[in-house]
Amino acid sequence: MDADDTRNRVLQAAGKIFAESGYELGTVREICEQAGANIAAVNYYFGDKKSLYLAACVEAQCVREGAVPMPEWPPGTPPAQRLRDFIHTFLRRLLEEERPAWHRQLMLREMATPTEACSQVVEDYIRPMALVLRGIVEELLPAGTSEVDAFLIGFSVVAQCLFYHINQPIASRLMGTDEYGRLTIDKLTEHITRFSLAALGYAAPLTRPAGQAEFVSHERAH
Amino acid sequence: MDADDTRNRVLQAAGKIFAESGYELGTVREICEQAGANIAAVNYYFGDKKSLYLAACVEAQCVREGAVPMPEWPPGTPPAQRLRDFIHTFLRRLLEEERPAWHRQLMLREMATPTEACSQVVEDYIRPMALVLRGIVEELLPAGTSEVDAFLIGFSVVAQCLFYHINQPIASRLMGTDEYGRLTIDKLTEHITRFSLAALGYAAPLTRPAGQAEFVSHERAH
DNA sequence: GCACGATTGAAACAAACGTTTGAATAACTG
DNA sequence: CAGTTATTCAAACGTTTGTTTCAATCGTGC
Repeated sequence: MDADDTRNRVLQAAGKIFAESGYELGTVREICEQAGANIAAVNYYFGDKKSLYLAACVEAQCVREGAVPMPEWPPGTPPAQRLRDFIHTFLRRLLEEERPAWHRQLMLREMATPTEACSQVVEDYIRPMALVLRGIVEELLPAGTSEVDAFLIGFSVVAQCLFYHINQPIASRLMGTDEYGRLTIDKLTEHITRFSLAALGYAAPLTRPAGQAEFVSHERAH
Repeated sequence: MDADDTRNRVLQAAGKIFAESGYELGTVREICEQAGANIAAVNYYFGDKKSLYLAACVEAQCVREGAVPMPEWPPGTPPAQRLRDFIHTFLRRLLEEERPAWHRQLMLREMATPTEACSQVVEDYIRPMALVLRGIVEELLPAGTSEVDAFLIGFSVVAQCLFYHINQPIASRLMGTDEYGRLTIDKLTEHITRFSLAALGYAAPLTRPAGQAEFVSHERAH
């Protein structure tokens, strides 16, 4: 029996069960049963339940980041385009179905109700993206924009993406399950990008036909 | 000993503890100890723990709605102004400190990680606001706007408000605790209103000085 | 004051949980 | 092959939890 195999089986089962049921309701016995391992394996390989949970969160973060990497833009890429790509990437990380599904679901749980154990993991997940977005926003804004306003604008963009991740049950209910289920990542990307760029003056407002010049030529007061 | 008093003491203690610790970690023993009641009181007054939780959620919803009522607008109030008031009210419900604090915190928990027991309570909390917002958005949009787009626009507005409710720990960390702590509900109202109205063409984009005509005269294609 | 229903309290129950223990088994190395 | 280390297992431990039980006490109405 391969040691890495047992450890990994427990970790995968743990991720799945913690993602479905959360930390408290997910039990060590259930995890080990599903992993085909003895209950003492948790103590042997991870030390205790809490450390197993942390290991699962770290695994989820690594896999998710690796599966949907942040794009690399050639120099001179307009910030509006980079914003679109950022939103698309972020939405893919948040919403894209993957097999197995637990990585995304576990990160969702951790973001919705943070545990002390994984606050650093979540921050490691979020901060690189926050830095990318910050760079984009700074290029979109005129010089002299306050730091607070820049943050608020970034939050407004991120909030729209997170909404479909965190509030999916409520949104689905308000909109109707069928209609909501037809929303695609591309559709949401287009909407959020346009809403945000319009707010910043880089796209026509949503009350104007989208066929009009979508990217408004915009001179920056440098 | 007044029966309503014991029942109410248990309910208040439960709300507080469920808000702080969640359903699983909040124990019947701790609740009864804090309420100065015997453990059998839960079965006697509420039936079981789950029903006690439901009663606490219902209480939180009623109190919260009562404390921050949705405004009533005189006929002819411009939709942009109504949107501002809506956002302000919503933010107050989400963010405004109140004593005791558990009503808001419990609704936050329920919205972040919905339980089966309270999905109807949350919907009862959200749906009236969704209807108000929908009315406002429909007046802001040109005739012929698809229902899906109207929903997405409403979600974009709501998402920005919810962000400061649900993602407060992360946002605080990215922005710095001091800076974040200085954000007021009025400041957020101004930002979210302007971002949203600019996206819809009713305000100058955020890249233009706010001093310019803040409410853009807007003719609707009716 | 009495009867009845409401309320409260202490003790107990049964189940579940994370963790530990120590022996058995398997794997590895010289 | 023997010794050592690694891994696995079943049983047990101690604690906690929601719930139940039933008697005692309290409150109310006639």
